[in-house]
Amino acid sequence: MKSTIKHDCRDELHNAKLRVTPARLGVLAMLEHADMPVDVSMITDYLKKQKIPVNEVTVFRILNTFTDKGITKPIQLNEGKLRYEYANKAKHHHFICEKCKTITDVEGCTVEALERQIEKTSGGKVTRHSLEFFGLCRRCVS
Amino acid sequence: MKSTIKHDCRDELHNAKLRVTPARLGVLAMLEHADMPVDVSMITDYLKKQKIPVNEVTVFRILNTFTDKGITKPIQLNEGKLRYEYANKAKHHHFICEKCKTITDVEGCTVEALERQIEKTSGGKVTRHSLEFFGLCRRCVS
DNA sequence: TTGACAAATGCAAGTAACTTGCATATACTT
DNA sequence: AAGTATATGCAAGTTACTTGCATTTGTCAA
Repeated sequence: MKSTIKHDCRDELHNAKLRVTPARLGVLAMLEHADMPVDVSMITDYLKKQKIPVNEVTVFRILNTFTDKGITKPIQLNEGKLRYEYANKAKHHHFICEKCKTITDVEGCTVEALERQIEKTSGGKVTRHSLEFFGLCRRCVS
Repeated sequence: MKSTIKHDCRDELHNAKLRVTPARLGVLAMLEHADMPVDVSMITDYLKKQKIPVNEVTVFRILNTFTDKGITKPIQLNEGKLRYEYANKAKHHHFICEKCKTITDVEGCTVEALERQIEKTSGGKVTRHSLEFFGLCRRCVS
C-alpha cells in the first residue's frame, strides 16, 4: 500500500511530464514537510537523512525544472541564495526575523492599489511585485 | 577653483571620516550622475572612462565602506548581484521593466498599514521591508 | 518482460559576485 | 617633509549556481 502523500507526489510529476525519481520525490516530500521556504543545502541535508543521497547539482537542476514547470517558486530573501516553496500556495509575503531567521507567511496584501497607481503614473504594466518584511519575531523582540 | 560637486563629495567623505581618494570621489560622482541604482561593473566601467582606473575589488570595498557609513544603500533586484544608490534619497521603491531593465523610482508607500498588522498578528516588530515591482515600462508595454 | 531510448544523475570543471590576505602605495597629521 | 594609518592592487579563496560529458535509470512499446 503506497502512502497517500507519495502518490500525490507521483501524480504531480506525471502531470508535469517529469519522470518519477527518488531524488524528485524526496524534494517534493521536503517541500511538503517544511513550513518555510527552503534552500538547496537544507534539501540536500534532508535527503541525506532520508537515505536518499543526492548530489547538490541534481537538487539545483530539480528545482530549476520544478520552477519551469510551475511546481515551485523561487524566493529571494536577500541572503545571497535562493529559497523555494510550492508555487500553488495562496499568495502571501514573508516576514523574516533578522535575529533567529525564522520566516513566517504574511497573508493579505495591500499593494495592488499601488500597482494600479504605478501603471497610471508610468504608462506601463505591473505584472508582479516582491515584498518582504524584516524585523524581530515575537520571541526575539523582547 | 574646485567644482562645487567635487567639493560636496569631499565634504561627504570628511563627514564620514574617510580619506579623500580619486576612487571614492569617482564612485560618488557616478552615484550622482546615475538616475538608477548602479552595480559594481557599471561603476568600474564609468571610472575607466573617466580615466580613473580602479580595481573591481576596490569598488566592492568602497561600496561596503560607504554602506557601513550610511552613505549608500544596497538594492537587491533579484539579479544575483547588488546595486547601490545614495542612502539619503527620499524613501521609495523601484519599478523594473523586465524587458529593457529600466528602473524607475516609485514614490509613496502604502505598506506601513500592513506592517502594523503584521506586528499585531505576530507579536513581533517590523523594522523594514523590501518592495519591488516588475513589469513592462511604457515603451515596452505596447 | 524486456530492450531501446530519452531523460536524469554524478562528477569535474567553469562562472559570477563577492571576500580576504598581504604587500605596496597614498592621504592625512604634525 | 616624514611617519603612520588607511586605501589600493593583486592573487587567491569562497559561495551559489551552471555546464559538459559520461553513465545510469525511468518509461514505453513491442
